[in-house]
Formats: sequence, C-alpha cells, structure tokens
Amino acid sequence: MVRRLTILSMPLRQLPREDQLSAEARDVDPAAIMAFLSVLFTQAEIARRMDAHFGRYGLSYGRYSVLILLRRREGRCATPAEIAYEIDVTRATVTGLLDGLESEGLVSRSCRKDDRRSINVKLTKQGLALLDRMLPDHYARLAAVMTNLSQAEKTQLITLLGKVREGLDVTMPRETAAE
Amino acid sequence: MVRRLTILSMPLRQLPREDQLSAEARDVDPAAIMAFLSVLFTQAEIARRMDAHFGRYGLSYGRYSVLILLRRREGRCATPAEIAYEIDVTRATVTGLLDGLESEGLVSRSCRKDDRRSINVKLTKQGLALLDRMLPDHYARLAAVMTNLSQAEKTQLITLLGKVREGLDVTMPRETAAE
DNA sequence: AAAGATTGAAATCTCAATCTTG
DNA sequence: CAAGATTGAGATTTCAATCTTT
Repeated sequence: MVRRLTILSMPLRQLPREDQLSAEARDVDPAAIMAFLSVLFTQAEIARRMDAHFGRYGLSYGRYSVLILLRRREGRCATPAEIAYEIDVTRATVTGLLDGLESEGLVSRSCRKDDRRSINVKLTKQGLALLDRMLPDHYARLAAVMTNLSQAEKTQLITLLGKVREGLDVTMPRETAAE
Repeated sequence: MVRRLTILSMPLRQLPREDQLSAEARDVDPAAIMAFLSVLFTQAEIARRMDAHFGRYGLSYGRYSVLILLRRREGRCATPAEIAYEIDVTRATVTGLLDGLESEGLVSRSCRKDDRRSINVKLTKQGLALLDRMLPDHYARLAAVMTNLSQAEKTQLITLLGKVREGLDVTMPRETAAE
C-alpha cells in the first residue's frame, strides 16, 4: 500500500548562488538569506527521509504525532480538541487522522459522560505496541543524523535555531487568532 | 479565494522534555534528538509564516519555486522535466503547478520544434512583474528573521546545517532511483 | 449563541497508467 | 520500447458549513 507521507515537501535541489540573490533584490544580506534557506533546505531533505521512515511503519508524521502525544499523556488519552492544539493542526485534520488510526486499531474513540459533545481518544494496546516497536529505531535514526556534530555543535545548533524562532515571532508573527 | 499553501506542514507545538525522551527509548543522546527536532520545529514555524506571505501574492511555495527558477534560467524558459528536476518534485506535480500558473498568465507553454514530445515553459511579462514586485519584500522578510544572529552566527548556522545534511546522506540516504 | 466534532470542497503532492513522439 | 507530458486516484491538510450538546 502506497502511503505518501508529507511532513513538508519543499525541495529546491540547490541553494541559490550569491550573484543570483543580488540580481533579485538590492541590499540583501546574503548570509541572512542563505542561513534562512539552509533551514528550509535542510528540513526538506529531512522530511523526505522521514516520510520513507514513517512509511515503513504505516505512519505519517501527522499520525505519528497523534500516537506519541497520546503516549505522553496521563492515561494515554485526550480529546480531539486537545490533540489538535498540541500537534497544531485543525480539528478537521484530527478527525481525519483519527479515522485512519481507529480503523487500524491504533487508537479508540469513546464517549465521555461529563460532556457528551466531546469524545475520548485512547491509545490502544496495538498503538502502544507499534510505538514501542518503532521508537528505538526512530530515535536511533534521528540521532545518527547528528553524528557529524560534536556535543558543543549540537548545543550551538539548538541555540541558534532558538534565536531564529525568536526572530520569526518578531518579524513574521503568526496570524491565527488567539487560542 | 482561499489559497492554502503548503511548504511543509508539520507542527507539534512543543519540543519534548528530556525525561519524555528517555522514557521512550534507551541510550538516546538527548542533545542529538533535540538538535534534530529543532530543525523540524523551526522549519514548521517558518513554513507557517511563509504560507501566509506567499498567499498575499497568490502563490504557494511550489508555484514560487517554478517562477524563481525560470527567472534564473537562460531565456527565462525551461521544460517541465527540467523544472521537475530542479525543484525536486514529480512531473505530475509540475503539470499541476503549470496549469495554475498558466491560467493566471504567469507562465506560458509552447511547443518545441526540435522535440515535439517536449514543451517550452516561459516566464511571461506578468510573471516577471509579479516576481519583481514581491522579491524585495520576500528577501527583506527572510533576512529580518535572522536579525537576532550576528554575522558569525549566521555563518555558523549555515555550516552546522551543512553538516546535518551530510549526516542525512550517510544515515538516511534518499531512496529515489538515480537520476 | 458557543463549543466539540464531523463533513464536503479545494489545494498540494505522489504514484501508476496512458497518450504522444522519437 | 524510451522519454516527455498528462490524467486519475489517493493522501494530507485547510476552510467553511453543519450537527449535536451545553
């Protein structure tokens, strides 16, 4: 079964050359642009590999996110609204993800007695087993990608990316309404 | 018109805590995992902002990629196969992107005389005008995100992400057939 | 009315099949 | 038959509308 996962999907095989950048806009800081594009570029490469990785377990990033979230929750359960908030997608998306996960027995939906508008999503034994089976491989792969970096460099990278995200909030704030 | 752009789309509102990681797999290097997830996390945040940014110009990342690629090409034209290779998507995807861009007059398709299997895609005046209108804003936004980083830090970030991509090729090689 | 969940339509992207040309 | 382009079906995700419960 083909299961096309889509963490991201943007590619661009090569970073632009500096002379191209200066032909496209005046007064650009090439280092800033290249740093920005490096993040996009790196993540695109990561996403492609991750898609294949998740595919081996019949998962997508979205589906995985639901499972790992439930595993971290008290009682291994949550409402769709909570899931949507935590993994930062719409409720409609969660409905779709749950449809698939439930049909494969990885999560279960049940009614709630305290508020019958809401439902309870629970990680099943099979869902937990799938995670337990994949997580060692999963984290081993993630960590392996960083083998070229020393401990100091990993810390540096984390710090630098943190600064990038701070810059994002200032210069390109999220548009979604307040939650 | 709603134009949902999708650079990436994976979210996860928070990075996991270290105690969660160690509960999910043994012998993980938390710094490596966090560094990896920082890249994903940062790109997801970027993608969300970029979607909104591109949307203001009626573009998506895919559509923008086609336009900027054509602008950089000799004669501002290319075949769909070349576009597919350069922006690293399937030809089917390119067909879809071109359908949209052509219907809005941003690119044109014309037959080739040397090989009638192939077609020629050209950036139109309107396409070029759109790029010229958006590029200054575009690059200004990109650069602004990096204001928190010194020149040295930008260079560092570029270098570190390069190492990450090298690690990817070794530990999670692409599966696509050789081109 | 407001909140939770779902459904339906649309956008993006992939694979597999098809159609045309070489 | 190879290669270039397209079409059709499926996956993921969003928005807007709807249905149920508070």
